[in-house]
Amino acid sequence: MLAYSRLAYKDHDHQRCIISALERAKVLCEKNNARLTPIREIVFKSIWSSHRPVGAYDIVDNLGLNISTGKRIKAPSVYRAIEFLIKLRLIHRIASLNAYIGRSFPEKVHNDFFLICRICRATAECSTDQINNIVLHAAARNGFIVEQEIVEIIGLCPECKRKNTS
Amino acid sequence: MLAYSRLAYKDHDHQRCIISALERAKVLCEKNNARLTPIREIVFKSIWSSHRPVGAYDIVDNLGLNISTGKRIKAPSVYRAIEFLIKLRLIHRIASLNAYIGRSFPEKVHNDFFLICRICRATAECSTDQINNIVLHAAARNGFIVEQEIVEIIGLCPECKRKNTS
DNA sequence: TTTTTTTTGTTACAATATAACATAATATAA
DNA sequence: TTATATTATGTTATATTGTAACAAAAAAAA
Repeated sequence: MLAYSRLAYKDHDHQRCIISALERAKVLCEKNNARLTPIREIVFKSIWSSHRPVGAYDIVDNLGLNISTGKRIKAPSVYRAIEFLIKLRLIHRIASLNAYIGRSFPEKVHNDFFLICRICRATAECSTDQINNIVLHAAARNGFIVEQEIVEIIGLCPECKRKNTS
Repeated sequence: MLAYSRLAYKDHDHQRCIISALERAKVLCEKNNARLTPIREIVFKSIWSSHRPVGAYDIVDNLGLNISTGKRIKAPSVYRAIEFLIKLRLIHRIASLNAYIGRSFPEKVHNDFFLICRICRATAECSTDQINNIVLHAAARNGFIVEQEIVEIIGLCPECKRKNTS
């Protein structure tokens, strides 16, 4: 079975994506006794501002000033928030881009992969256990214990394909 | 069908790995009218010095001095050699580690994945088109054109597993 | 040879990420 | 509630990875 976050490549009301992601985040934090502090929340929203992976320093730049202190939020604070969100599986690090993207299926465990457009960077998340099965099979043959799967597919999204062939 | 570079986790005569990798590299360069210059060759050998991914600056440090000029080979030269070797598919970049590893199946096209030990970094290359098929299927449904597949599996190799359970 | 192309040298710097320590805020125990 | 412990954030400095830009050298092609 394959699930998709299809919206990535389509026009849609992205506010709804953000709102529902934030809702899921709050529930998940509650469940894990984790605190979604103001900084963590704005970092999360900043990452969810599009369906494209966002760099840590883009977040630093976008974040502006801390609401309470009025001072600029610096890299370590952003990286800490990112670490927190990754641990809760709310966001995902795209290793090939050194960037971060919101996860659509935070409940599921290491069965997702990403279709990343080389040109516009629009990224769709896919969730399947088929890849997991193959990997586990190969790993077993090697006596290898799988802990984490990084699957990033680079290519052309429908929109950029259209533009580049017309 | 699944192929493995099984040696990664086993004791073996690694000199033979290096020699045969270099042999393949020379053949492939010849075939592509590409020049395996002295720098490119030592970078290649440096990467093949183990079955672990090697960082670019590790290479810089290991390389020492240029044979002809007697001066230190610097980062840009190493990165250029890396770029050359990747283009020829002789080595592979492990995105999650910012490191590079020799490829065992340079002829095959984007159907390989890596089992990387979290502790000792020993890395086995696996070659299969099964993952490719799943990815292509998911991509097709999304109207996405696949160009490159990054599949990195992190976990525990047999040796480190043994050490950590005894 | 002369010209063109490819490769390497060199300097400087951009981009990404973290260490280390201080302070503040929150939760827990007394 | 107050004291203590834990967690989160601020701040400075720096480590790590990767590239831009231009000069020089080497190799290939004309």
